[in-house]
Amino acid sequence: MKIYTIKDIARKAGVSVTTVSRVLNKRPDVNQATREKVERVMAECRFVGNANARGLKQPDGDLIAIILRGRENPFLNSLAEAMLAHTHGLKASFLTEFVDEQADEFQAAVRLSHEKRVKGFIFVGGRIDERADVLQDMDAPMVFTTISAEKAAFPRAASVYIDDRAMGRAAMQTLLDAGHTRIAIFGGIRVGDDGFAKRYAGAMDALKDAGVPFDEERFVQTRFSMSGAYDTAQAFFSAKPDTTAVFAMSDTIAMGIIRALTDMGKSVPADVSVIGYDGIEMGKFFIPRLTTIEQPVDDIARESVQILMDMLEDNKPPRHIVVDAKLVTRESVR
Amino acid sequence: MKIYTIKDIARKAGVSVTTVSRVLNKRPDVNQATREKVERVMAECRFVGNANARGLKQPDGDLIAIILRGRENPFLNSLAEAMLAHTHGLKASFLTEFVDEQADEFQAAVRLSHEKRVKGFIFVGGRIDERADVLQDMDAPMVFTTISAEKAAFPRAASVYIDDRAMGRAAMQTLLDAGHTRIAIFGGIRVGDDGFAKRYAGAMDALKDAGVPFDEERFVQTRFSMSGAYDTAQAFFSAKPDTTAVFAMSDTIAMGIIRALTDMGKSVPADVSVIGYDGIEMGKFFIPRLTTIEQPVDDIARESVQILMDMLEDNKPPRHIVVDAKLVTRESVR
DNA sequence: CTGAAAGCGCTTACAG
DNA sequence: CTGAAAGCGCTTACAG
Repeated sequence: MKIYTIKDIARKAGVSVTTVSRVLNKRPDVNQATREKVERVMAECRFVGNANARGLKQPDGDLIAIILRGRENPFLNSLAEAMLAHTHGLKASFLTEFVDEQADEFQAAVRLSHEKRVKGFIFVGGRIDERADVLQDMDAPMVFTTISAEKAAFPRAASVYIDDRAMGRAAMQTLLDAGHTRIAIFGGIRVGDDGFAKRYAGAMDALKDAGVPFDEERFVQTRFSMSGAYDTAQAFFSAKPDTTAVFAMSDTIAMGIIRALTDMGKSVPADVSVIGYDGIEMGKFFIPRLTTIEQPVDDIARESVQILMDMLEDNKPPRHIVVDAKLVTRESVR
Repeated sequence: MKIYTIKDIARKAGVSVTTVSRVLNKRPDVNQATREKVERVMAECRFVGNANARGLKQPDGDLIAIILRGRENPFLNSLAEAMLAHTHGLKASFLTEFVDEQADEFQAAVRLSHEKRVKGFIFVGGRIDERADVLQDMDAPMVFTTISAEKAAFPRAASVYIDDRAMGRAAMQTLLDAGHTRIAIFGGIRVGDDGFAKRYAGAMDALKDAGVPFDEERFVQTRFSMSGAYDTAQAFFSAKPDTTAVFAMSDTIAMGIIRALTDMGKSVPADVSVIGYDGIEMGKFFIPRLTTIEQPVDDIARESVQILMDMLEDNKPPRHIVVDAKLVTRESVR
């Protein structure tokens, strides 16, 4: 199958490449008859422009990259998908870039800004740490989602996130209200300033208010995968079998824990209650259905895209938006 | 942040752009001292080449597209991911393209072949029907995975798949061996020549051998999502409550069915047995763990990439490879 | 080992 | 409304 270029089309249609380019880009300044002739030829040849050539000259509106670490995380994936859904009709075009779990998404951003002349970035999930220093001299606007970038030193960094401290508190409060006192927390690193640290801090707030002491050995750091949580949970419950409830910092972790408990002969929620975080689809079908903190995926996605476009096209200043999450009561807590 | 071009680097290093291009492409014919100087300048400027410009001239090894329909399907996703893992060290570069559930992956292939000069295609999942006719005059090699392309009319179409008929039979046999006779089948369209039709045919083989009649009303066509299967299952079991086992043509469907049964007060596998298909990760954690037909994801991925490269680079003829699937007995069948 | 020059397929002032 | 020409950032014969 021959691959036609704009030149071939021009020759066949008896016009100049300039004219073909014009109809290709739907510019108004082309005679109707000419336009139709060119369009006919393009259709016959099934002409599709070469994206490389176009990108070389005209950076195709603006190119925006949605970057997520790990292809496996269902919550992050649903966020990216929702963003793409809010992308139609925009003059900018979007690409989604997955980087390895162990890779550096900020390095990836720097690379993309050169390699593909990406003009704006949305980071889905993750955290801002020293690695982010490479973003210092990048003048492209960026928005961080699910974490706050308010304290970040980058001039053009915006963010959209939920109040993790309040929701961490709400999750813990749910467990407390159900009468639990020997409660474990499974999650990410609890120090620092990211969402996990805040969820932890919120949980501590609730505990403190309730006058319930926290047994430090009941904080368990785990990988954010089902199998990681499964292994960790087995070890933990062998050591601390009198634990009656768990606050899991993601639904994926919650499911791994529940599976482990089930294998150890404990029933959820009859013997142990588990509350998750994120509100992924699977949580509605898992047995038991997950009680969880549901992040407003669509709101986060919409706001992120909006803010980025505002910064990119209207040169508006970065904003930091807190969206409302909510507790969803289902079956895994009693 | 200034974006440097090869020209800037050349000027700063006091050499020609040709030389910069050479060190950029790690060609051997550059004086060591020159190479080091250029590399130093590139590092200082954090130079990264413009992919568009490169792609315009040198089609970057060959570009291969892995196309999958739907971003949500965990089985297809794991296949794509496994393919990418077999991609390192190859001279070709790969991109993965997701098309909408309702979109046409073959149109997408045609578009990609022009737009990005894609030279080879791997279709993950899906089916070959009239829509595929647009591939007729494409001379790029392509491999279809999980379905056979042996009867397809395209000269350069290869395929890698499991013996769906045999495995459909094995799934049904498992249910039969457990003593079930009132068995339902949930899946895709049962006519035609694709994997679903074959699984259905295989199930019929087993039934026939066992002398167990199949009640036509127990064939249920459903969407391949948990929520689709959930709705369908609720309706079905209200109509046919005496059904004691289900062969689900995907694990996702199986989980939707099990959730529905649970909500109807039926226990799996105590009251109803369910066998799935695919062998996705979640099946190992779901409660009950899924008994299923496990597709050899890694084998399929490796063979697919291998065959495509053989066709593309050594101009070998297309092959059609059947890989071994296996029955994995877990907890959902009794 | 190195460089000048042509060209990849497109877009976009500029001139008419 | 239309076209000739320059140029985007790179690669690659070709000549030296």
